[in-house]
Amino acid sequence: MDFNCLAEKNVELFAGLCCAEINEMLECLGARHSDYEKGSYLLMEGDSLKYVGVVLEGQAAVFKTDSLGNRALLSPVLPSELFAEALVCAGIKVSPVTVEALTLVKALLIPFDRIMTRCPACCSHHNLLIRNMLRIVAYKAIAMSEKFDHVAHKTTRQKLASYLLSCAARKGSNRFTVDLDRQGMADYLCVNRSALSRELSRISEDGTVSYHRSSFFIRDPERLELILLGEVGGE
Amino acid sequence: MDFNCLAEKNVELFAGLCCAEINEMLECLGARHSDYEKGSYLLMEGDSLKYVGVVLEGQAAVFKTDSLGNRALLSPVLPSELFAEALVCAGIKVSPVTVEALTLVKALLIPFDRIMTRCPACCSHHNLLIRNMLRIVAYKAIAMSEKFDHVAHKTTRQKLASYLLSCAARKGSNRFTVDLDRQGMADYLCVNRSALSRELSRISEDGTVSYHRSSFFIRDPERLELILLGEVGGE
DNA sequence: AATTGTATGTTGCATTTGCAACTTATGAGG
DNA sequence: CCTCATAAGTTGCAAATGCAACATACAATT
Repeated sequence: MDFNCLAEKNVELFAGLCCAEINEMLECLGARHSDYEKGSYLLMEGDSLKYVGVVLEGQAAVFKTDSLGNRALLSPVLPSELFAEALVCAGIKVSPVTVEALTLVKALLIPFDRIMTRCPACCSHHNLLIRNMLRIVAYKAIAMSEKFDHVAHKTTRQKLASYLLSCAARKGSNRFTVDLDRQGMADYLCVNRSALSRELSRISEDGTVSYHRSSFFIRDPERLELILLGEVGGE
Repeated sequence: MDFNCLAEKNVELFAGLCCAEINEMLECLGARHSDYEKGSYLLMEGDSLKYVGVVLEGQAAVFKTDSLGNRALLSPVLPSELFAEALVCAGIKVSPVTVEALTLVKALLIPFDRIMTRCPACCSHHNLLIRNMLRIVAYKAIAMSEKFDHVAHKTTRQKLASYLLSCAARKGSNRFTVDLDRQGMADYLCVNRSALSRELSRISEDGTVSYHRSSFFIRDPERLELILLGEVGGE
């Protein structure tokens, strides 16, 4: 079988494996490539969950449909990212979500039971695959809980403080840039964009933080901590 | 080694294994039991992460300390639950959290690398352990994303609608009870308790939902869907 | 440099929220 | 039945928010 290794090489699920090893393993796993036209479905609500999916090329998106037929976008799936992996790993049998191809998508479908059941014969690297899978799922859980930490605060002001402090902590410096634009930051924090801008202005006016576009500088970290705790309002 | 199997038996990490198998495996994994006095630490911020912890008896809690020394409770850890497992599985080497014993705690510490590296000699059930671990971590991720779905909505009204609809969906009926009290529900949705009561009153007045304490009945699911989407305000 | 499109900042306003204080309901013990 | 403690509902109010409309800043292209 001839797998396009350029695409597979960046997939974190295969981290630590070289092309030859990936190809060997994919064959052993019974993975199959599949192409999807724009607008077609990689997975539909109600489908039985048997595969972990990997988007190799193109872009897809995860949707949930409510009982009135409205679709809510849950998350995009970019090249080299997995989909349905948390559901499958959690042992959920029937998909509660739909995954739609937003462009032409080349995907890889890997039978989950083949991932979890070891093949003593061929795959010396099977351990690594399982470990990678566990790391990916665990990492997603941690990223979500971090995001949750921010959004759980009651006021926009506190959410913003929480977010900026975590950015600074990640960077290890009070001077940092963020990779989201204002609208993206507002979406991430689940608040209104203009309300976010308003709060940014306020903490800038009182000298707590300087910023310009996506560049930030926390002048007074302690005050920002107090804001996070809700002990300082917008005077 | 003499493990108290009454405690271990309820641990989901060991689901599918009988006492003898659990004991055999724990020995093989080099797991060790440890007791902690009330107020002592099962894990401290900055500790290197090498073990997956299981609380067998007693109660612990996960805290995060900010730079001003304030501690924020992240989550409780009840008997038979794991702690630090997502961090370890994600490959994080240094703990960002502290786990404190709220009572006398009996815990089990399992070296993570022994879980992930197979021991061909003794443990025929090692596969199951890894699969259980993956399922636990994946399930936590899904539970968190569900909670996030509710909290991500902008108004208390929408958060409430989202929560009630998901309860009904889980139960498969528009009549259900919730296992949280009002304060618990407010905490879960990250809103103020009285504001939550206020919204409950409103959707009760207009006939969308009937409730008494923890018993709910969704009279008009379609209207509740509209509220969820923000298309119906509180008239 | 002018143009154009987009991102960001600003502001007024109606609504919602958190909060505090209070009332009412419920259930457990005496 | 009464008392008490706790949970839940109610309400007034100041503050925060979403929203819409608009102003300004920035970047890319010509």
